[in-house]
Amino acid sequence: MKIQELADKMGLTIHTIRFYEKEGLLDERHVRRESNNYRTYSEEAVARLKLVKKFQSIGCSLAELKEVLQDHDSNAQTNQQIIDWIRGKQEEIESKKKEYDRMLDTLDKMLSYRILLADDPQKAEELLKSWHADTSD
Amino acid sequence: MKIQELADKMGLTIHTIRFYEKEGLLDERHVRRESNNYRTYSEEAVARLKLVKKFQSIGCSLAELKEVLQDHDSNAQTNQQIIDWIRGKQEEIESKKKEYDRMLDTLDKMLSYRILLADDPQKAEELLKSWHADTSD
DNA sequence: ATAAACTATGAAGTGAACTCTAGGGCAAGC
DNA sequence: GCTTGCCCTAGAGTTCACTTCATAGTTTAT
Repeated sequence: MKIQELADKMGLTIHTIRFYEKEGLLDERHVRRESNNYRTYSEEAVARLKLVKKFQSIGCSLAELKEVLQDHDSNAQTNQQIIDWIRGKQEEIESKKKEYDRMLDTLDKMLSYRILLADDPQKAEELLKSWHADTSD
Repeated sequence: MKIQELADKMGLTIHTIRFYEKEGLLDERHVRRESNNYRTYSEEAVARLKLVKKFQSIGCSLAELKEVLQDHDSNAQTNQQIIDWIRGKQEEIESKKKEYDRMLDTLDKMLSYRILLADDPQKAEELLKSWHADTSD
């Protein structure tokens, strides 16, 4: 698979793919060179890029991913570190989910304020004040 | 309250607070000037910054926040837009929560692979291959 | 055989959100 | 009255994750 084909398949630009390679997110398993110096990508590249996108979507930096997305080429010392990282991420995600729930509460409040504002500004004001009273973060 | 005090209270730097002001996230309700030109912050500034942090933590840009974090100073036309924005955000958060659940699955898989790798590399290999077999994103 | 469409490189540019520096003004303690 | 530690502004620098540019080699279609 050549670079444009991979880019289309993944919804990335060829620039981004080359950038990821430069950043060390792709290696021999994913990309090789033909005699004309063109890059050829394996199916593993597709899987790798999917994983990159997935981790990225939950807020991992490329640097962080680079550390962790090593399957075969890792040695025993780093394995424990990666296990620790995974456990840390799991906790991080759990607490993010909780934060999201609190955010949904906040948005609900904002929504009822906004809706009330549309047809009864005075009552909306009172509502707003009643929230200012509580000292929640 | 002077800027350093607010910064300490909020866990921000004074630079960040001034930056937010420049970006239009704070107004007369939150910050005023003393005769010596020093900024003085009200309690509303604290509430506002908490809200900024909250929205920011779920991935809102400062530009987006600027649009939305207007309580009193907004007019009727924009009210409906803000209601729409809130509804959009709510959906966004729901789908993010689902993405997080899928992520937790992925991390679980990675974790069992890593743990197995520590004491039975061959079995770990098999596990890895069994996942490559499925074509989930 | 020549143009269009692909590939390559290295380096510069972009936008978001800070972060820091330079150069200066005020304020409190000794 | 001098040092120390806040405060001010304007603007430059940083990091991340791209994105674009300039230049050039390769492949494919007509």
